[in-house]
Amino acid sequence: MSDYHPQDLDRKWQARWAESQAFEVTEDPARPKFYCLEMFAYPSGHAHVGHVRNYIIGDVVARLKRLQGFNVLHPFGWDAFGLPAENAAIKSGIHPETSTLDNIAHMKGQLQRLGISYAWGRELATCLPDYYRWNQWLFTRMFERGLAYRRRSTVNWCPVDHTVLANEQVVDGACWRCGTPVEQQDLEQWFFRITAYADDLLSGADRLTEWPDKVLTMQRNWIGRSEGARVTFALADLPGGIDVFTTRIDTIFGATFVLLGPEHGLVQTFADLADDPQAFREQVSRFRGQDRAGRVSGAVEKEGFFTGQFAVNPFTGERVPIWVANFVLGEYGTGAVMAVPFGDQRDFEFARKYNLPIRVVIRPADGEAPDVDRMTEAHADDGFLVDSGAYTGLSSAEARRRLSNQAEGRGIGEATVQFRLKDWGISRQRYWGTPIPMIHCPQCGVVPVPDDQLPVVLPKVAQFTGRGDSPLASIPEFVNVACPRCGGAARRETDTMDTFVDSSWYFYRFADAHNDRLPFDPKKAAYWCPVDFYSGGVEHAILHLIYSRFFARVFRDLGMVDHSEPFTHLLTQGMVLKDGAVMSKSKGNVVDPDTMVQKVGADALRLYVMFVAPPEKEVEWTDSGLDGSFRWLARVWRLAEQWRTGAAGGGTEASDATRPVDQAALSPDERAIRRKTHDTIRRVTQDIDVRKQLNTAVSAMMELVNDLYLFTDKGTRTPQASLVAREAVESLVLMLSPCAPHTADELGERYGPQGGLAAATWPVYDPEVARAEEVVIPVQVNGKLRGRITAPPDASDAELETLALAEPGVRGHVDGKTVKKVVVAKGRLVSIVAG
RNA sequence: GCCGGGGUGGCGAAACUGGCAGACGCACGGGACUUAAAAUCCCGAGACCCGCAAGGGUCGUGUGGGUUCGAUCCCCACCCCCGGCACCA
Repeated sequence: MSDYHPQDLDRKWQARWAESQAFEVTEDPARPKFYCLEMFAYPSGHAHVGHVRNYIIGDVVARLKRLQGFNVLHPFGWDAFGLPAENAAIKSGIHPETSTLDNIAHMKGQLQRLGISYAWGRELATCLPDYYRWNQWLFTRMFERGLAYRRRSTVNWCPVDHTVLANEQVVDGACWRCGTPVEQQDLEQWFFRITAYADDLLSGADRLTEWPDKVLTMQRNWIGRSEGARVTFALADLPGGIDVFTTRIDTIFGATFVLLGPEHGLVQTFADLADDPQAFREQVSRFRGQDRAGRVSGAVEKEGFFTGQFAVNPFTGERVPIWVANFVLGEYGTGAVMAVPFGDQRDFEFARKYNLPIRVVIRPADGEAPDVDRMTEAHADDGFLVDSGAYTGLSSAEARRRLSNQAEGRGIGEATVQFRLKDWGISRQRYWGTPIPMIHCPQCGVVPVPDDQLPVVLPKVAQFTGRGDSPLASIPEFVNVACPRCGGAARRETDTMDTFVDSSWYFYRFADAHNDRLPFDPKKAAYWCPVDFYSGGVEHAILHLIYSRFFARVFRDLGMVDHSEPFTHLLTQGMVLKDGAVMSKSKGNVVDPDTMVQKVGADALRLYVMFVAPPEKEVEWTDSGLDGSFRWLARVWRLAEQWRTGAAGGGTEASDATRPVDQAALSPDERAIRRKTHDTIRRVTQDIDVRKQLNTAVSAMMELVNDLYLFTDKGTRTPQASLVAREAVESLVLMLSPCAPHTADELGERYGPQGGLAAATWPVYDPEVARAEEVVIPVQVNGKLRGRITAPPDASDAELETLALAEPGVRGHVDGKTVKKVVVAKGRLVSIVAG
């Protein structure tokens, strides 16, 4: 019997796994596949415990599935482009490629020291040309299909990072990365037409039954579908009109004014016609500046001013004033709204403030129309139309249908669907990203780089100054190029792609990581994909996870994959806190996994992270909890070693393991241990495989170990006792192996089953053995627990009732009373009502 | 404001379909072993009350109500915490 030295086991087994390439896989149509994936990592330099929690969770699932006989793909890679490396280069002068590759090497070592079972043969890094050339290839395919396009637009600009941000990357009006308030700039940008898939992405969410509701809700809100109508209000005194989007066309008879956002195209025209164009423009630019500040602070006073122009309400024929209002958003809908102060709180407040007319147009289903003068807020509910011409008396829903049809018939509008989701701006004025494979030719316009000239390799740049435009623009050898179409002098695009492009399809690349003809072979993707189990941080609920769903649809429409949803089961793991805060280098509260591994071994760290709480939950790091996990593993070790060496008695030979256990010959204690063993197999399998509750799986194993210690203490020395203990310990070792693989592999090798765990399969639960011989059933009298009875598990209701009424503790509360009712919950409880 | 998730011992948590609340662990206390300590093994432990004791009783899952033989679980109202969205017409 030897002591538990986890560090030695870590070294031994990690070397052996690497040597045997234990986790490399190829397609095998004869076996069911399982694709287990954790979100790949940004190579920041050092992984802390918060990061590795995710990899541990995924590894437990991967290892379980492998033992269950699945052909498991469990790869890892690096989200290696991005701003921090470039910003660091500006400060330190170290090239991003150097620092990134160094960081990758270090973090890979950290993961290997945790014994995560990755197929390292498929490792990828997005900053390498053999990966990002496929970004370029895909960009070209999207360009050909009109899914990638260029337009001038007002974009979110981060003045610190010197780059454009997607709407999703603007948080509270500030850059998601550095927190600087975002500015607006007009630039020519590349966009991906994700809005073409808005409905598909929304309806697909209904079928993601194994995703957390939280994530689906966030995605649905983000897509923000709303049904309504577009209606044109003609200008009263000028040619043309104003298109508005409304979800409440049923209230159009109450539209007493029109509001333009400060970004609206007509605002300039109206300014030119105004009495004081200068003052007009100053107001507008003040509003445009306010918009940003308002988002940061959350509330800006609603204000506006009259443009001097009027429009015509297409249904009432009235002249209605046109105002500019600071709360109307330029980028949503048409950038203009019809104002119905009766039904919209914002319009109501605006009308009261500027004395604009309010007209009552809806009465509630069960009451009278309100009195305008006594209204203190807008009435937003549906009801029945009043004072609405030919539509008076209709329900809101019916009126919406008829009014939309009428508008369409008259050519002044139509029913439409509006999305909050906008096209994805992907141009970045940075160096450390995928070059956009386009060439600007004065003769031919925008021309894609032909496939046979891909990749457009990112040139080495000597200097990072952090100023000006795209760093690539300052490299003449990169910029100046012959047009692929006419051969004339042309310029390369010098922007790079948003790094979220890289992460939107890397999971397909893992299916065929070394393909040099295509991003991946569709046949290989058809075998491995979609990902069966995907885990990562909830912070990617909208960005990464919606873009990936978009790309899956693009690949689907290119005929390269046969599904729409890339991730079948999603688990969003909670963060690990230290001293109540998220771990971060700047706060100085990071827990370094290497330090912990040196102290207690990889398995104790893995086990602690699993046991401390359910995976989705945030947890607070405690050193004492880690020590507890180490102590428990040592306890398991001693238990197994005792039975192996015969110290506990029995002294079974390995060959005894194959001898079947004769259930009838066992003592009650022995039968109890067998029952516990099989019940534990059931619980652990259910908890890891189905419920993904790793903490209760560990609890179940701890219970088994506690029982085995008591059993061992009783000192039974019969051959049957050894067989039963052997079965229990072997099962335990197998169940432990996803969580604590080094310890389990070592025990497996020492103890059996034959050939160690590499040849083993996940233990199977035998319901017959696990079945209790007798059950203890609580008895309630008038809802209070008054006694317990012992009965066979299949006892009839009548038998249970008789036993219950005979139980002394129960009699004390029933005697002298009338038993009015007895409820028997079979095998669970007897409830007596007496009075 | 809207949407989602929560609130259970000193602490992390469990309770799977409405059926013994607090499994498992941390911290703590007691015992065994030891010259001693550590380690290990065993035992104890929701709160309050009665009892010398064995034991018994009452209360208890954020608050108040409801449904039910029975509620941490279902329903209604409310309080608090966390996360997301937030002038989206």
